[in-house]
Amino acid sequence: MGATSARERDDEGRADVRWLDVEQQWAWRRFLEGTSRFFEALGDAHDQGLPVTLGEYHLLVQLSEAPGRTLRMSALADFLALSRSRLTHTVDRMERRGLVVRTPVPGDRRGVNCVMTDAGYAALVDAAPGHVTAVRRLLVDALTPEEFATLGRAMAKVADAARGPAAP
Amino acid sequence: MGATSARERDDEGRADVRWLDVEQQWAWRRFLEGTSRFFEALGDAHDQGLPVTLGEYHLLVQLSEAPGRTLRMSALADFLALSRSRLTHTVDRMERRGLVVRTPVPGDRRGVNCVMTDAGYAALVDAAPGHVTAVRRLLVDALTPEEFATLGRAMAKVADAARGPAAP
DNA sequence: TGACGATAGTTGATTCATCAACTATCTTGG
DNA sequence: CCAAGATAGTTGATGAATCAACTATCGTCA
Repeated sequence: MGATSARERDDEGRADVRWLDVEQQWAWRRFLEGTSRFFEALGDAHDQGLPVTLGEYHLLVQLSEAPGRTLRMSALADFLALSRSRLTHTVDRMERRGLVVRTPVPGDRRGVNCVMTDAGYAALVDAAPGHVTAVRRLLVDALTPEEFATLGRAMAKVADAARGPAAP
Repeated sequence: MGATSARERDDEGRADVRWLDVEQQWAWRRFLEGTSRFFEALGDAHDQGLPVTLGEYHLLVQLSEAPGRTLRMSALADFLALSRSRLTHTVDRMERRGLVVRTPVPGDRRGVNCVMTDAGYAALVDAAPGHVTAVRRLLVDALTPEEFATLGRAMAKVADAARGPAAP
């Protein structure tokens, strides 16, 4: 039977659901399995000798590209698609390890800037080669250039769909 | 500068890393952002009135398709790309709520079967329409049929790459 | 047969994520 | 000016994921 499969009817109400056909279901499951295994493998690659988790790494990347290696908490949360609370906790941990520091935002006394330290930058430089190598092996080089480009375009659309719930 | 970007050199060793070019990097970041936002949004849709999490839902789907609505723990872990430990904990929680039960495996006294109860099946039937609708809105209908099909094929390759670390 | 290594699954400690509640500042309409 | 509401960020409790260590059974090869 199965859920997401055509014909899940029994007798329940909801006759109006458009179930997935066999091919759609195949693609959907590959998507699920692929993302799951990919992130697991990428995380493993990071644990291999790197002292930053995958999430911390992405945070450092964002900071490294910002002017002054500095970004407001809210901007950071936005770029990383993280909840504010989660970012607070993550930055707590990284601050304890000296990878970032918090400073007040000049104009706005509610705001907090997150600034990458030299130690943070060093950690990023340290982790980058292994990271890129893993991303290549697991994703980029596993696909044809066309497939990878389509993947990028498709996921951009998906991000939009997830961001804006409804816009008539 | 950034990590995963071309030219991350400073002076470090590791001259041999093949960095991503601008387009590759764009695609890679869209992939990251898209998956992150997609799973967050899908999880939210599940919290809207459904008493099973996304992970539990997928577990029930697998069971619903197995003969006797029964699967060994190890097979289930495999299908769902879950660690054994995580599966144990998840099944613990679901068993407490009566969605599944554990039974011994006939031939092998090490083994444990996970069996879906009627309540588990009812929960699945209950959650399915909302689930499929969300998957459609956030993924399937957000893409062209070609894009979605390519996404499926691509992620199948990615899953393979992540499963087999190296096979000459 | 019986010792050894592999396989199956669990446990509990630690780490991490999530959620609701909270403080503080900022903005805007009256 | 100032009250109401929006924004920014934190906190702490709860629940879930991870990791290493552990028990038990199985398979096999000497």
